[in-house]
Parts: sequence; structure tokens; C-alpha cells
Amino acid sequence: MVSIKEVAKVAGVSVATVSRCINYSDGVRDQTRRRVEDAIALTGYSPNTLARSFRRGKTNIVIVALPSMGDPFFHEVMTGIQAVAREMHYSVLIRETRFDAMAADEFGKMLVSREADGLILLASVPPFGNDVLALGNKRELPVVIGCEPVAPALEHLPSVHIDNLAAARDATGYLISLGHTRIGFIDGVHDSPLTRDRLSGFRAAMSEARLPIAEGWVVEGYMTIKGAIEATRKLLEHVVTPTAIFCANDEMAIATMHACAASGLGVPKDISVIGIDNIRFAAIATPPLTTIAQPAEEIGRRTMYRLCRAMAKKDSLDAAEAEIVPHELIVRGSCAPPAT
Amino acid sequence: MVSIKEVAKVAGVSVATVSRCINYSDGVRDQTRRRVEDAIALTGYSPNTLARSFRRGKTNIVIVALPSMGDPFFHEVMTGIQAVAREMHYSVLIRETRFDAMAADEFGKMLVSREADGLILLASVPPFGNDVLALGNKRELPVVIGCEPVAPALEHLPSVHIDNLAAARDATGYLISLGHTRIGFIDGVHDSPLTRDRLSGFRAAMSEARLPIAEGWVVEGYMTIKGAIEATRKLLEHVVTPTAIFCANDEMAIATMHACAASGLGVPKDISVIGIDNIRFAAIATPPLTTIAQPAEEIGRRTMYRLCRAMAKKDSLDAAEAEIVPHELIVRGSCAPPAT
DNA sequence: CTGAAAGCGCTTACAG
DNA sequence: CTGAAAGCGCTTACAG
Repeated sequence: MVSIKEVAKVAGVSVATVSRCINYSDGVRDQTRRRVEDAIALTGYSPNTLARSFRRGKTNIVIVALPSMGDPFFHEVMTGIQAVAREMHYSVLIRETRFDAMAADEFGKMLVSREADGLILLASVPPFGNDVLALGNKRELPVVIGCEPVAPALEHLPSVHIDNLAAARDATGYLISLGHTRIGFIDGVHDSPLTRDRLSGFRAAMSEARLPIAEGWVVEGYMTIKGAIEATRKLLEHVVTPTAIFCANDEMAIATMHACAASGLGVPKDISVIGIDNIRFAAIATPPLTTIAQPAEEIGRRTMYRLCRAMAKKDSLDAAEAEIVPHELIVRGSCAPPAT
Repeated sequence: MVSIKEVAKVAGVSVATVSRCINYSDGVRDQTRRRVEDAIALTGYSPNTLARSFRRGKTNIVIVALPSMGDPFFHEVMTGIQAVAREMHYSVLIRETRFDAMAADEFGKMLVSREADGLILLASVPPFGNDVLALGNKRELPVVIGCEPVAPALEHLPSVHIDNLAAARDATGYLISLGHTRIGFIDGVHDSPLTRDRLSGFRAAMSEARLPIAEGWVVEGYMTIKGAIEATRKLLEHVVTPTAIFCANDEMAIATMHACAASGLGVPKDISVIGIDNIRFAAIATPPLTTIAQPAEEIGRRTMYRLCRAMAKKDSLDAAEAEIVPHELIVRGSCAPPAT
């Protein structure tokens, strides 16, 4: 591996001069610069990133922690993050929390040990509790939360997300406006901040319409296909069957439609289904899924910009408020008035 | 940020001793070790990864280049890669080639400049041509190819994948065995090594059955939903409409089924559709998609193990042969005999 | 078992 | 505009 020393020797200059050529566009005489460039070409030199990062005390890597990259929604958020990262010359290290059962606390440690310059927490990183407090106490680490509200213990951190409570209220409200009165909710994981707000929105809409929520109409679906199919089964076996099901995300909603069809129920004729996210599979589902869209890429971009400001230490502490981005009801074919 | 020097001072030992405590489980007297551990706890010391990597000349990062993480198939491959990476203490840096229009050559440079210790190329990294040659000439860089056959220019690199040609032949053969004679093929990107083999398999099966492939029955679908819908439209508008469509991956197959239904065609009553990959959405599609399954996670695991061997330089050159993993036909509900 | 010292490949004040 | 030199925080022969 050829080092800067060798280039300097070949060019007949000092290593300082070579370094200047690589890093600055001026401050070197044209003639000198040319000699250095020739030497670089000749030797096939490429600066050692390891040494550079070490010297500069900066990895130019940011970590993004999320539940699963396989979720088309999170993937779209990542698209936004990556776009900004590229622009700002950062590489993105992805950690899926379904693998590494890491607490947010441990991610904090990765920053302290200089494995990365910044951290984005996309949705719930369990445990959701106060363990996470340490993150903030650890002297002003650059951390931004995306897609979900911050837990109380993390209120000092900036965040970017939709108003999940309002989104869930809108979804439920749409079903109610269609005439449904018996509505089931397929939750993600209980107690995750993300779905807690969505559940609250569901409850709020039902109670505003003076509609009861029967015991057993709220079922955990774990944000997975398998979980949603199981949850749907429970809902359909209930003594009082709902005429509509609201799923805490689209992947579960698509699985729910499949499970309904497998039980001989027509969607939306016999039962309505609505989701949240508007992933790309929603539009080609059978029937096309009615859902609440999130501006996923936008969330990603904003989150990464926010992190850049935090890393540059240009954010004052009071800049830690939440950025709320708008959601939108997308009416397709999976909801209809209840059968009479 | 507290350094090893400070810990040494607090513990009353040399930095060498602290280093030994951190890195080795023996070679230090118990009593000394305890003093060091106390000092570490007291100061909240965490080794500087930057300095360590630099000193060791090893980043413990591997780069995985792939078309898109949003593809559930590639995500599953990544699951396998990540599992092994964790075990071997590597972090995975993902590069989606749909963002960075980087040639394989440039990825090679990332290795030379020590941004990572190794590289996995998952499926086509354009340009597919000889530019890529440089990768190998660059003195034995640790590179492994996953999911697709290696281009001739890269024959010296190890790879792990299914027999794409045979898989495509099996898919086509299944349609033929059902009685179909007019079969369309929705391709990925022309000239990508991945779909080139799949197209070859399609052609092989047709020609073995002495079935003609009409001009216009092979259409590019770009591996996307949008591309597949457009391709389906072309196929359905053809003067001689196929009675079955073989898609080069599942995501396109699901989109194709949607497009057929939107055109008033029943699947599989009026037209059959088959895919490749067996992504998780295949089983809950309407109708459930018949497809060729790839052992995605297994491919990922094997690819990463292979890379580890290459990085450890334990692989001899002749170990560069391809590992072929088995594929399997999964019969569900999207294929039936042609309507008479 | 432990310490003093060299050195990994850069960047950056500091002189000139 | 250029060079000599210090130093970033570690690890690792080399002595003792």
C-alpha cells in the first residue's frame, strides 16, 4: 500500500505539500501541484481513510437504527436519509434492531467510542423505558429521532414524524364516516411509542363518535404478516365481529385482507380494511389498499439534515422540538359501507 | 473524551498494560487488571475505535453493494449476511447502486483506500462490462459476488448463487407442463448478468419444447412494479396474447397479476403468472403467487463466510469457484392450464 | 508480568 | 508557497 511519504519522495516535495494538494484547492504553486499529481497517478496512491479519520477525529459515518430495512416504508425513509448523506459526504451504517437487541444506550456508546459521528433512531428501539436516559446525559451526543414521537425520557432530542395520533384518528374517522360502528384495531407491539400513539388515535376517534370498543377488538400484530394473519383470525372469531379493521401499518393490512379473503370474506363488501404508510405494495394489493400516507422520503431527508446540524453543533438546545410532517388519507378500494 | 493515557495515570500503570487488559484475557496480573478495570469504570473510558482501526490497519467494516434494499429478496439475503457479520465482528455498510451510480471499479477503490476490509457485490453492479476488470487486477482484493453469476471478466472471484438458468427453465417448464404454449417473459434490465441467465433459461425451456417465442414476448420490466405494469400492458396488447407470463422476480409478478386483474383478466383462469424469489408478499398476494424459491438467507450467510475467508487470506486462488445453492418450485394459486 | 519507546499515515500550526 | 516537526490514540515488539 503506497503512503503519502512515497508520493512525496517521488514528487520531490514534503508530505505536507502532498497533503495540501489532496485537501485544498489553493495554497500550492501550480507547478508543484502538477508534480504531485503526476506522482499520485504514477504510484496509484489513494489516501488512507483510516489514518485520515483518526487524525481528523471524524468517521464520516452515521448510524441509523431501525426495526427492519425490509419494511418498504422504512426503506423509503432510508432513501431520503441516503440522499442527504451522500450530499453531505456521510456513509450510513444500518443497524436493524430485530438483529441486535441493542438498547438505545448501547448506540450511544458507539458514538462515544467514535464508531460513528451521529445517530438516527428510526422508530422504537427497545427497551422503550428510561434506560435510554443515559443517551442524553452523555454530553450532547448528536442523536435525532425519526418516524415516532420521542419518549418522555428523550424529550431533549430533536425528532421528525407525522402526528401519529391524528393519523390514526383520521383513519378510524374515515371508517366511521362510512357507517362502521364495530371496528377492530391491529396493533404493532404494545407499548412501543409508535403504535401507542396510533392506538390512542383509534380510541379517540371511537370515543368522539361514542362508539364502544369491545374487549378483544384491539389485538397485537407485531407489524408482521404472520402476526396480522393471526390477529385477524382472533378478530373474526370474536363473538361480535368487527365490520372494519384498522391496521397499524400497510404490510399488516395487506396480510389482513388476505386472511379475510381466505376466510371467505369479501373485501370491502363484507369487511373493510385500512392501513397506514402507503407502501408501494398498497396500490397493487387486491383490492388496492386504502391507507394513510406518510411522506417517508421527506421524513428521511429532514431527519438527516437535522442530524447534520446536530453534528456541526449548530443546533442550540432549544432546537430540540419535534418537526411534524403532514399525513394524507389515500382512498382506494379496500373500504366500503358495512353490509346491511 | 478520555484516552488510554488518562486511564493509565488513574490506575498507576503504563498505557501498554491498559491496552493488554482491554485486548487480552491473560498476560496481566489479576491485581493489576482489577486496578485497571476500576480506572476504566471510574473514567468512563471507551477505546477510540478510530485510533484502533488505524493502528490495526483494519476497519472491521465490509461493504455490500446491491440494487435496492427495499427488495424483500435482497433484504433476506442481507439478513444472512448480517448474521454472519455480527458473529465475526464486522459492521456492514450498504451501498444501493440505484443511488450511487458507482462502478464495481469504484468499490474496489474503497477497499484500496481502506474504507472497508471487504466487498460483497450482490447482483449486477453496472456497468456490467470490462471496467470491472480493474477490480481483480488490483492485487487480490477480498471481493465476493452473491446472487448472480460472475461476468467473464470477474471469473477469478468467488460467488454464491442459485443456478439462475435452471431456475428459469424450471419455471417455464412448469407453465409448459400445464399446457401453455404462448408464454411471455418480463425481464429485468437487459444485459444484467442476473436476468441474462434467466432469459436464457426461458429460451432454453421454450426451445426444448419446440415452442416459438414471438417477437415482443420478451419485455423489460426493470425489476420494478411500474416497469412490470407497463410490460404487462405491452404483452396484453400484443397481436398474439400470451396465456402465461413468467416474471424475472416476484415483485414484478405481483404487479403483473394486479395489471392483469385491472384489465379484467382473471388469474389464473384467463392468464397464469409465475415469479422467482419467493418473497414474503408472494404468499399473501391474490391469488397466492406460484414461484421459484431461492434460499435467500442461506445465500447471504455463505457469501459472508466466503468473504471472511478471503479477508483472512485463507482462500487459495483456486477456491474462486461458484457455490451453487438449490432452488425450488413453490406451487400456489397463480398458474393453471390455459383456458380452452 | 510490566514499562519505555517506536510507529501506524495522516494534518496542521509554526517557521522561514 | 513550502518544509520540518509534533502529535492524534492506540498496539506491539523489545527489554528487563
